[in-house]
Amino acid sequence: MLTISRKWEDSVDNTIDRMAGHLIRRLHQISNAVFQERMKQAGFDLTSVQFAALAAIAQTPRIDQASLAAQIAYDRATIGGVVDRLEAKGLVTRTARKTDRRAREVSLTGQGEAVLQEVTPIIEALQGDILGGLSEEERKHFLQLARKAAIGAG
Amino acid sequence: MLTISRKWEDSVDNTIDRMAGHLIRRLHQISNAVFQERMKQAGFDLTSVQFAALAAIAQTPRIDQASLAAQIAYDRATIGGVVDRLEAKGLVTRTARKTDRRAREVSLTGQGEAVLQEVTPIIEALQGDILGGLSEEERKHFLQLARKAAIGAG
DNA sequence: CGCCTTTAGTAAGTATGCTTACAATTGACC
DNA sequence: GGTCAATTGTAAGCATACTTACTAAAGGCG
Repeated sequence: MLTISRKWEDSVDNTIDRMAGHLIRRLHQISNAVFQERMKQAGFDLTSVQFAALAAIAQTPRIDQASLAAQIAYDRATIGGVVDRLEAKGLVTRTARKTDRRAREVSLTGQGEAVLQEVTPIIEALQGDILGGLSEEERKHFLQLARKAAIGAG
Repeated sequence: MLTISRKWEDSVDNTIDRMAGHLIRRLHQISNAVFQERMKQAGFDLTSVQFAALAAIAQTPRIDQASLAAQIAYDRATIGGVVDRLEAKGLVTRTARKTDRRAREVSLTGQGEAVLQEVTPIIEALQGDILGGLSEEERKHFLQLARKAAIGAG
């Protein structure tokens, strides 16, 4: 088990911790760790990427993989693997689109919908823990800045 | 080539973009994309992780892999692979520690030091581009909050 | 209808990142 | 000195994430 420390004493180094990229990487690491821990606790076998995919598919039923990739900002190759695993778990199905045989439409199965329903409140609840070191006010501000930096919407 | 859009029109979805984890993942993605692009431009074959490792080794010469992993917040298995590749590129060497034959000390080679010297200013310069959507003031604030959230130092 | 460009999905390759498990050592304690 | 717990690195396995290259199919155009 990788335990992630947040104590500044562990990073006397000020060269690396000044780097935006390094800080962001650690936030990503913490984010995933929190997600995995909560999912495991709740008895689900689902990664954060798989959840994002499920949510996107629920929002746009029969979405093709390329659009799905664009929606959650992945490349086509990665999404292919993610959908593979979701399909193997019985959470989604793939069907060739009739009007375009290149495209494969992805849809939630009943089980997929059920899992998404059960898991969503857990994810909502864990959002705060990802930024555990911040106050409510700081969290809001951070998210605002992050949103602006990531997708250009302030 | 994965092109990452920052236009809010591309993310009409407000379910996913509200999620801290998702925003952080996209920032991480942007960060790595900027890093890779700049490195390639400058003719270096170095990932952000490899740079972090080089910098940490430079700061603590003859560091063992477990300490190196702790320093930059990775697990031992991952660092093993990173050091493998740095060694294959001739940037670092590994020697068994005399006082503890389990530990393997990692040191920069001359080439490793040279590369680190050349690359460091490039990385310093690209820090701002990672948060390209933010003003100078916002960047500072973001980094402050990120540092507090990630390592507990405000 | 043929030609050409574009697009969707996959395959192969590389690099993170994590977990669990294991061999080799080390150190602490009796 | 011997036993046992802890530690170092690695191996194996899984899941991202990206690139380039390929096949199949669609669409525009003469």
